[in-house]
Amino acid sequence: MTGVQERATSEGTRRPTRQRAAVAAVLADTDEFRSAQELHALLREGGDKVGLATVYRNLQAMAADGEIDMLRTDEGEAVYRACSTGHHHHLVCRVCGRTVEVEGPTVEAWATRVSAEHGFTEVRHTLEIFGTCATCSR
Amino acid sequence: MTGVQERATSEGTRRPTRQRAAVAAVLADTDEFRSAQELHALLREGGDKVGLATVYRNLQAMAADGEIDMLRTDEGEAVYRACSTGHHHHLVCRVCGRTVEVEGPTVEAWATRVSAEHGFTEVRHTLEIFGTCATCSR
DNA sequence: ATCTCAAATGAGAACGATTGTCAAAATCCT
DNA sequence: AGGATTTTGACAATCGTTCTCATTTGAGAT
Ligand SMILES: [Zn+2]
Ligand SMILES: [Zn+2]
Ligand SMILES: [Zn+2]
Ligand SMILES: [Zn+2]
Repeated sequence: MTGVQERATSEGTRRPTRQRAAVAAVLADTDEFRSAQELHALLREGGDKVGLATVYRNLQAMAADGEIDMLRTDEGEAVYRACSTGHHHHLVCRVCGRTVEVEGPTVEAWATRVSAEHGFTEVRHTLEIFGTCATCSR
Repeated sequence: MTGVQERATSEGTRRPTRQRAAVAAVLADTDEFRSAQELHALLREGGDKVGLATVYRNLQAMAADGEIDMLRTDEGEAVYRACSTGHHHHLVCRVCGRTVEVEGPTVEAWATRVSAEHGFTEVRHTLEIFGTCATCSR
């Protein structure tokens, strides 16, 4: 689950603010992964005044709390998205950005087994699939 | 295979240079993933004078040609390593950096199936497992 | 409502990895 | 050797992200 989500650490210690709500709201409105800067721009368009640094801070906090998912593009840029709860992975269309959340006992088991075989503990994994969705490939 | 390796595109069109050889050599000497900057530093220590930009260019070219593997750390930094050929994944110790190459028909099949089920084509995937190796966990 | 204090914010500077520029050097081909 | 083409290197420029710190805000006590 590394990189894609984190365990809910110190959760309740967070203060509700207008900015945080705005970030959560814009995330709830989009179903594609978005970068911090893109989200910041969307907020401005929507009339919400939120500092860029604040957007970064909130996204990171939310991701750390497992409220949203974060993954890195091929270029290394962090992108965020509101996701269903629980451990899962993503099937992302590299053309339009459409994302499907996928889950698989198969891979989870495989990852666990392989790690154990090599004596690794406290393992987390990242697994993302990129391709062309049906719509875009037509 | 996205992010971890790329198809061998235009290969033979590359000119052999001292710098390229030096980069390849230092990579062959290390068995852990290293960033471009680290490799550049290692080259200097070894007495090889190679420009930083050149190190970046060569690493990217080699990765694009599938000669070496590249993956991104949690912080988004690109790290490279000379790897065995063929499609595989990595089990990386987040403490000492020790890396084990793992392979699995299981995940490959799963990824293919899941992609197909959702109508995705031209799929590539990234899968890295991070944990604590036996040595470091003792 | 007022007071207090720690947490959160914002504006902008600072950072660090990566990329771009362009003239000089190396390689290839004849 | 001579000219065309690629590669290199020093350094400027990008760009995403983080840091700084003065100011604002939320939550709890009074
Ligand atoms: Zn698409
Ligand atoms: Zn998983
Ligand atoms: Zn280790
Ligand atoms: Zn694979």
